[in-house]
Amino acid sequence: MPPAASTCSNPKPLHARLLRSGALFAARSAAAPLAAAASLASLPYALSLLRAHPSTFSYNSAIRAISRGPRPHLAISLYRSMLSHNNYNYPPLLAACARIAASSSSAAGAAVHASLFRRGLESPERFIRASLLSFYAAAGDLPAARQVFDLSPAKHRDLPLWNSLLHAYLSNGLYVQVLRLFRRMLDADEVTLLALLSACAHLGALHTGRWLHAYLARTCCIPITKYLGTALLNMYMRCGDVQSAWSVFHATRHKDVRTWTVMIAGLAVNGFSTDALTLFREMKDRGIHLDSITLTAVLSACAHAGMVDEGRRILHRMSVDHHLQPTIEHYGCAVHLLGRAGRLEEALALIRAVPLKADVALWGALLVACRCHKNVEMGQMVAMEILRLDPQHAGAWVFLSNVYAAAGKWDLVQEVRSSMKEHGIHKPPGSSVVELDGVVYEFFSGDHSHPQSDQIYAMLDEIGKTLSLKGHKPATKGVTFDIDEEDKEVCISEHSEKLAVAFGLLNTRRGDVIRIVKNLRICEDCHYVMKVISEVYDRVIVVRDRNRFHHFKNGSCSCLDYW
DNA sequence: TTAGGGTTAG
Repeated sequence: MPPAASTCSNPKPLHARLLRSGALFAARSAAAPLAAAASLASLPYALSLLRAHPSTFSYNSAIRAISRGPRPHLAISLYRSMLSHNNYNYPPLLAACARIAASSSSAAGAAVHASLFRRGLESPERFIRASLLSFYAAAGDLPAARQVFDLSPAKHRDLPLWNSLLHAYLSNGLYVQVLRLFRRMLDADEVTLLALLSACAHLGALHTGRWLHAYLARTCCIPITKYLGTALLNMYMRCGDVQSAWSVFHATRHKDVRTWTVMIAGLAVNGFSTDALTLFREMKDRGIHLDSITLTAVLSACAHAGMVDEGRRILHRMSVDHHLQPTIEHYGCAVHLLGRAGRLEEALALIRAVPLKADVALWGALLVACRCHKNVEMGQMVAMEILRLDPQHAGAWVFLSNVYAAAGKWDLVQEVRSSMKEHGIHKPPGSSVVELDGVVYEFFSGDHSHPQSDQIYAMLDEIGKTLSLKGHKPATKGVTFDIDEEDKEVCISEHSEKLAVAFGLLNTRRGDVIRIVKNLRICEDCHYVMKVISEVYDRVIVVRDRNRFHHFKNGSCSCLDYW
């Protein structure tokens, strides 16, 4: 990894130091960190420096530093400015191409691959393959990435190549495949573990995540660096195990901005917003540098807990207090914060006042708030606005359909439905996942495919009886403003998380926590039912839905019914 | 001198 060039805004003190000590002339490699720092500060300065101290290593450091910065295409220009090239230039060049491909076009990377091919390097040297594979992964072309791997002779499939493949699947959202690939690997290092932990975090696979943590503890050759510490605590947080996340946080020695940010974001999403803000204050008090993402996490903490004043203050003061301009992400959190707290007009005014182009996510946050607070009029306007920007937006279509259905305007409902069909829009089916002894069980709404299905439905009947004794009536009728909840055609009592919790009750012991990961937002009825089950069956139930965690215990939820 | 830990919203 190159030196901390990205944090060095002025390379001149380093330049002066190297000149004074004579190090710049003593070793060719001494110019490399300086070149990296200089290339981020001023390209002409970097060029003059590189011409005075030319070496592959220095050029590569500069190319890599630029590729990680805000203008990665300049890395290509720098590469072109070199008088001669060699094979060692390919990895940083391809890294730059990967960054460019992720945000705009994969043409540059494809041209590099073509040049490799022309030079007879279609089966390029070992250290180029991993970079090539990563480029295709960043470009979203997983088949091409896979081909780089498959065409490599087995003896050349080294650990970096395997790791690149893991990260290719990871960055394309194929988390289960990441864990499967690992079973075929003979070796693992820090980078492997980073990919595996991230996959577990996305899947909510706590059992596997814990196993990996134990594996790390057993394998003394992989020290728990700040990278692994951060990945570990992210995994625990995203699996709803806040206690373990705290232990890892305290045990991680060299925390950086990402470590703190993961902790703050994790606390927020698990319903511990006050702790998140306390940690944020501690971070500031300790003088730890924070960035735009940290503030996004802090604003999300405010949004999850309805801390309107605090959130508004942070948003308005961020340019003064932290020299950071609010981005669309920050405004998104603020709209969510205001809208969810019922301040719909204020949220709308904010969207209109945002100096950036309002995107679908901003309007989407407001749409969710309109649904929540049953503001039909504004909701309709917002849905139309969203559909103008993105005609494929399923949530907006479903919202309109529900509003028209509630008003009995069946001709309009029909119109919406045929428009949806025309645009090829379908809602994903609701599903819930439970992990039991390392095996993942997935349930869909109204699912009868599980071998224990009869017992599961019998259990649901039993739960239903308890609920009716408590006077509960399932919210199957009335106006529905859901945009993400599961189809109403499927009986509400057969929602996937209810099947999952029944399965959990049947197959775990008293005292075991039942952990469910759901792909959509939990609906109101399921939320209520979970609370009752946690009390009647004396169980802790942790549900991760699309937005956040719900820790159900003794009849109440950590979100305090605010979600 | 190949691979790499973090955020919102939907």
